[in-house]
Amino acid sequence: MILDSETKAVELPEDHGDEIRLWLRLLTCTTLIEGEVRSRLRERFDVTLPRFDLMAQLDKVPDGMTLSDVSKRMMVSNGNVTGLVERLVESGHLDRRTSDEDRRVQVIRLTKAGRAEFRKMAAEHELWIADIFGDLTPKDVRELMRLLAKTKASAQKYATARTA
Amino acid sequence: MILDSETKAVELPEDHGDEIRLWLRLLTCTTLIEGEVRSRLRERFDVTLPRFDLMAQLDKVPDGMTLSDVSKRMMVSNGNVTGLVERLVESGHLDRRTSDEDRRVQVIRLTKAGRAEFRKMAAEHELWIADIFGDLTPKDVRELMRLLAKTKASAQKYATARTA
DNA sequence: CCAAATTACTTTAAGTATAAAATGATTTCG
DNA sequence: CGAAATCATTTTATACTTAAAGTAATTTGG
Repeated sequence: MILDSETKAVELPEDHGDEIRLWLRLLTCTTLIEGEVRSRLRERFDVTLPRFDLMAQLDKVPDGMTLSDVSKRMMVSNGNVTGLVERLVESGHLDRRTSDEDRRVQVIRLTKAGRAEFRKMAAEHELWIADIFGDLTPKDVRELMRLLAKTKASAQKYATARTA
Repeated sequence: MILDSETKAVELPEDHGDEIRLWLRLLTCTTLIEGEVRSRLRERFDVTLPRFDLMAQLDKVPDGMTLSDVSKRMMVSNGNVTGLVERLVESGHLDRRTSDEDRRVQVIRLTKAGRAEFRKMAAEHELWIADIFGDLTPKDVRELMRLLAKTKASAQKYATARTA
């Protein structure tokens, strides 16, 4: 405890340089990898990363998802999903229909062609990622997974502490 | 080595699930934190993250930087910086002038008001980040720094292997 | 020196992204 | 039951972002 000249408790401004540097490094890594994946997807398949990401979400489920589900999973705004889906329906990758039970809900899923296209892209994508992380040992990967899980939990706690 | 029915060497598709999961977790962490910082900046200072980031670059140097420097450091396209700078000059945060030695070059720097404004934001920003990473021990932070440095190096090697 | 290459930046077109307001459908609860 | 609240999505306005093409200034190599 530190006391100032008037003998009242004061907060010393703590140094958070390490956390800032950690955040910047985390951001740098993500930006770097994202940019790499982005240009590869464009070069090889003429597809954008957001479209690939959206298709990846849908590939995980056979019977489609609602727009809200996609929005939550991708952590992007609702309006964003609306536009993305529009273009992917237009290009024949997605199929969209209004739910029978609840007419507010739009269910989207990959078309046959869309799924085939995505699988092809995903297979290559997997190799790129493996190469990008190529210098990490299996132990490094495990450690990173653990520490990022802890980071995610910490950040989520912080985020919900505000909302709630 | 694995041989197929015609006794030719074939590549078994290796499993890169761990790397994919690592990448997705990295992305999730970044998106989560970025979103948090973004909404705080908007709420508290009515400023966008890209503007804050650009000002952060400029705060580090007293005599300004060229647009190209900013573009490289922020890892965004040239055209992107052009637009951002336009708006920040317009709002009085930035000062811009053509270099005397090389008339292609635009040097930008924070105005007095811009720097003061940024310092205020940066001080709070530092606290948010510290809180967001609050559950990590100092050892966790060190380990993450180390592993992310390794990740960054690995990704950079991969990226330049293509460009070169 | 001067044409060709490079560099710094801007512009364009298309797409991605957010926040906030609006719309329409479904639930809830008094 | 029916008004109010909630929910899913769309729309709007604005801003950010990229890739690629364009412009203008500087460097380079023959």
